[in-house]
Amino acid sequence: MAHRRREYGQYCGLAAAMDVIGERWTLLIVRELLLGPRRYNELLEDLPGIGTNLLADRLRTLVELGVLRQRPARDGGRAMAYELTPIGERLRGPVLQLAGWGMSFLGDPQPGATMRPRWGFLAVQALIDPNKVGPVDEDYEFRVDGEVFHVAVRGGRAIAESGAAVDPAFVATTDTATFIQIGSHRLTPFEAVASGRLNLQGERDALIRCSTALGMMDASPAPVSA
Amino acid sequence: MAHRRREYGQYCGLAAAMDVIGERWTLLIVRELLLGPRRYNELLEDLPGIGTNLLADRLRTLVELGVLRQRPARDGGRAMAYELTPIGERLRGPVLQLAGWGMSFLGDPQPGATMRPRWGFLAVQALIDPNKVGPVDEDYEFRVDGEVFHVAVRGGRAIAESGAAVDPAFVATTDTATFIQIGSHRLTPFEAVASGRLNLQGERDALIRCSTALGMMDASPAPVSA
DNA sequence: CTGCATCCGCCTCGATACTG
DNA sequence: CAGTATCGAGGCGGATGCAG
Repeated sequence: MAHRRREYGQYCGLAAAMDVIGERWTLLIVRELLLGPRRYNELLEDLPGIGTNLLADRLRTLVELGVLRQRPARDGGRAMAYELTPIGERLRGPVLQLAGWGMSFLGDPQPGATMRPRWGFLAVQALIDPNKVGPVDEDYEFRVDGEVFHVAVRGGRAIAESGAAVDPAFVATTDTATFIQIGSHRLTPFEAVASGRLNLQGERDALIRCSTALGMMDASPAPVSA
Repeated sequence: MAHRRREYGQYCGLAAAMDVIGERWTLLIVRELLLGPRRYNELLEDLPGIGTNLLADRLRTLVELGVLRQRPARDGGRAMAYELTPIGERLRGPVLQLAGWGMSFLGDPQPGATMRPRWGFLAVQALIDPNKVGPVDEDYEFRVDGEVFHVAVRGGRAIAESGAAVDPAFVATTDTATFIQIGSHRLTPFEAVASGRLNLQGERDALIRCSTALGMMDASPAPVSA
């Protein structure tokens, strides 16, 4: 059964947004769909602890509100996948900004915590500072625990895409934990290389340009103490 | 009593953010504090329906996590006010983006809905598109249901501030509902003026520059049907 | 097997009453 | 004014059932 959503009753953009995506798990569902269409059971796998009824309820509500829609899954068959509508896609900016903010609160990985390479991909998108992207045309490839994605810089704009780059200026290979720790400024790329957790192959200058675009060359803001 | 917060247990920036500001009412508290320090009872007044125990609990948690802090209230006395820490202040971007997204979902004001001029102020901040701010130096003043604030454009950057402008290029006077409806593209400034709900006084060119900066000159994206 | 719906115990929420 | 204590209602999480 669909439940009646609790609403704030305020004539305000933020309150309206929270009425739509403010419930528990909702924004994490959007996060997964920002990486492409996803089937019900895949989402269930991506979000340990959600409970099948809640996922079904959230998906139904988001479809009703026009944030998501269903379409035939790519792998053929009669299976359906959920994907973002244009309205849902417009959540990319807010979600990435929130992710960037939240990375300050990431401590060391806890034993029980789930970790996925997918989230490293999102972390890269969140870290890209459009104002710091240089006027070059080149690609940077990342291999995180077996998943591959890249950042393509074209005409001063950087876009993160899944899959390998065609002719990457460098290739960075690492694991999810190290990757996210670098993104959250808890670890410098230098330290990660020194400890053998990060492998870099390619042009040195491109590495510096990429680090700058990702905000890794600033004086590191002290991580938040929990 | 402080309650034990439910957490997602995912090593991901967004999940970490939601662990901090994902509970009900939390982001609306941040919204109020984005407009300056605020006392306990003021927040209670700003957020009808929150319940005093929840507010106390949220404030305590946010202070513990370093998002808020307490300081002596401006009006003297031994009263305390809550304000954002630098970490909390970094939520401005994400919150404004979410507010901009949520405005698409605002229908006509419902009878029971609360409306505050403060939120119109936030709507303006959310609407400013840095890429569309012209290379001029001028101020635009807004008077919404008695509250006054202005947008200051300096060197291609626009900043929204409370209070009157020194020498505004134009002054817009309206009510909260009209203001937010314009911001959510449910009403054009032209229609609002024609129906007498919006009064504009000042330079015509500045008006166009301001409308452009606030994204009012685009083809209006159709409002979302609920 | 996928894609949910149902049931149940617990915890969060919201409202009211109370205190320094 | 600034919270704390209490309690009913309901959202949440986990287990299980079930149809296509």
